[in-house]
Amino acid sequence: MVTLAEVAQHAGVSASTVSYVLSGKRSISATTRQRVEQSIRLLGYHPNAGARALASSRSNIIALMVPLRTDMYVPVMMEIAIAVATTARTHGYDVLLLTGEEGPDAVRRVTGSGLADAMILMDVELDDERLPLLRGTDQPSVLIGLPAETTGLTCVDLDFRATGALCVEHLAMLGHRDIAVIGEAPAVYERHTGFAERTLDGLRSRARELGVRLLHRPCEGGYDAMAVTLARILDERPGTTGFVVQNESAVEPLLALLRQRGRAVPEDVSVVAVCPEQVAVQASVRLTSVAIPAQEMGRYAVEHLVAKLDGRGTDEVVLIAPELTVRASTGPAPSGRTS
Amino acid sequence: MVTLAEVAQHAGVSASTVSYVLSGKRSISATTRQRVEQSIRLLGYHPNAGARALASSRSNIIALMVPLRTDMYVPVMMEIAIAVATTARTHGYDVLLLTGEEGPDAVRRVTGSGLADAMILMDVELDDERLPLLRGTDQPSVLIGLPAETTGLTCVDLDFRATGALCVEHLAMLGHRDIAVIGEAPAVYERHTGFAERTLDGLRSRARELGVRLLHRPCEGGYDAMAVTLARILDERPGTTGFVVQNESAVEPLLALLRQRGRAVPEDVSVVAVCPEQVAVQASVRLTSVAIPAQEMGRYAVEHLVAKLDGRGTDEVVLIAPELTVRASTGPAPSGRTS
DNA sequence: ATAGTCTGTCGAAGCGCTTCGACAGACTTT
DNA sequence: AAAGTCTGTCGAAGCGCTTCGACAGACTAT
Repeated sequence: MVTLAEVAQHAGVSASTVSYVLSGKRSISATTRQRVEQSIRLLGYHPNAGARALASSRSNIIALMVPLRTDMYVPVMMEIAIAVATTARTHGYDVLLLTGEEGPDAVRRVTGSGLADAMILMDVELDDERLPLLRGTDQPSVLIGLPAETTGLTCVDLDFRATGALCVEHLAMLGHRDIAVIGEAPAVYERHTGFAERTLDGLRSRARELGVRLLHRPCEGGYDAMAVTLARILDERPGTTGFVVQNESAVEPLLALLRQRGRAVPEDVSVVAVCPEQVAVQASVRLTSVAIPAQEMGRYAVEHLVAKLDGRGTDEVVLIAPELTVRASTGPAPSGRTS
Repeated sequence: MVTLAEVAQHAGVSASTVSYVLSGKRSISATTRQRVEQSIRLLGYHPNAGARALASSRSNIIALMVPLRTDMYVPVMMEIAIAVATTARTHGYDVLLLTGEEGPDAVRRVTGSGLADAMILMDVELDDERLPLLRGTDQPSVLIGLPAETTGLTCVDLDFRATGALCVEHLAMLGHRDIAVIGEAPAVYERHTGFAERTLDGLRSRARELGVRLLHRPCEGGYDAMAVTLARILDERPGTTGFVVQNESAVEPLLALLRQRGRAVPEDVSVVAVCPEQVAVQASVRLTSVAIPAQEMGRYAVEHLVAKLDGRGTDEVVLIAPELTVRASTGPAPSGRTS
């Protein structure tokens, strides 16, 4: 392993000079800099991460806590994770992957050990156990998702309330009067994951304002669960012509089931999904959807953290405005026959 | 930040004693150990990661390189990543998330800086640029996937050749004589990703042995691409009654399209998928499938690395035997009408 | 010319831990 | 009773880097 000292000797300067060349924290003459840089290249020098972390109390690592569950939103999680990793690298940071398994202890461990300089938390619950710890440390953090109480925290998320409103609006505008919402799995609501409840809020209040009827049913993903849920919905509200689907693993099953029942999309029934773009365009009917801006959230989270670590930036809550893209799964409500 | 020295002082022992209590590398009397452990708890001490890494030249971090592309096998990748992170924690390791973006440089950086003690590489190509670097370092590594040349490397993977053979066998046994293979996206083959080619090998050679006809067509995921691919296949081989699907994002579209053409699964047509269990059971028809043992691979990779880091363990290639689970998507070939 | 200001470089201290050799004391063995 | 062996603990060195204060030399303003 090549060390700083060896580079210094090779370049005929002192160790501190090499360090300053590397960090740019003091001015160095052009000739010296070049000599040092050449030595670094020649010797194939890489600064030792541990030593650097010890001396500077900066690890240049951002911790990313992903949910342990692989049952929901997998593509979104993955996309966020990759956006985080990629963005972090462009700022000279690496990413430590933590699973939710350790829970609050992970936060303690990371902040206590100086393993990471900052944290990004995904899958935040409304009243998350980790929040008091975050507030109690001076380590910067960003939540992807919105807890109940955000004071002293930085959060990014899609504005799910507006998303819900937007979906209802779109369907209402097309004349749909009876709308069913295929929600996330019951467990997601029990856990009080913010986004699910906020979407529902948005859906409900806009539905009330616009005078459309709304039926919300949680649904596990998969074909069988969707079949049961759909049967119940059509039983209870036979006149349903609009669907809002939040659980992406229910999308394709729903389309298949509707087809099976002879209900054409979008002629008889309209479907709006809240899902990543890719899912929307790859579905068997190109879906009118509100995209979940996974990449954008990941990138924002990292950039905010970097700013904070550089002494810039403040706590704030950023809600990304939803955008509804009209594709082939929504159309005017069939005239007359709505209940 | 609480330091070792403070713990030592609090417990009335020397710093080295505390260190030995922590590492267990020398025997410590029960009473001293207890006193130290109590002080650690009381003060909320966490060893500083950087200092530890510097002094011991061990970071207790395992690097995981995931593919940058989010276009293929997302659930599998995610499942592996989570299995890796979880398993690593049980052995006292953390996981650093690297994307393929940096390519070989990432390997250089990690080994050079001592950021991680070992690496796990996913999405290995047959002739991967990173392999020479891995061979040239003494840092342990495990590949998830199989390159062309494995000497000096440790690899885990599903035995895709056997998987291909198994799928053909199952269909042949049921009387299917004309089998179509829905492969991965063309780009995957162009990249020479090992698993795709090996599966194909297994399919072809077993098909030859059993005297069944095989038609292989690469296919991008999604409904539209699948529609085109299916049309071509049925055009060329109208008597096709068996399908093997490797691209999981083609599964649901295929089922929808077959239904649409009035071909019932499994009465008229049988479908075998190579995909994670979850996808198989959640599909609109419960799929006969060979599961991709994502968790098992992730766990194995970590455990092998830990063994190597502990001075045990050797280089070897482990191919996990495929298991075909019969579900509702395969049945006897329709009698008489096969071409 | 003198004092004052930059610029570029160096030396040394120290970050918090691990680990090696030393060694005191208790306990065997002859 | 002397020599040898363990066991448990300590002190000190050192891991490779950052950073602070010092300072020589060049330059500017008076």
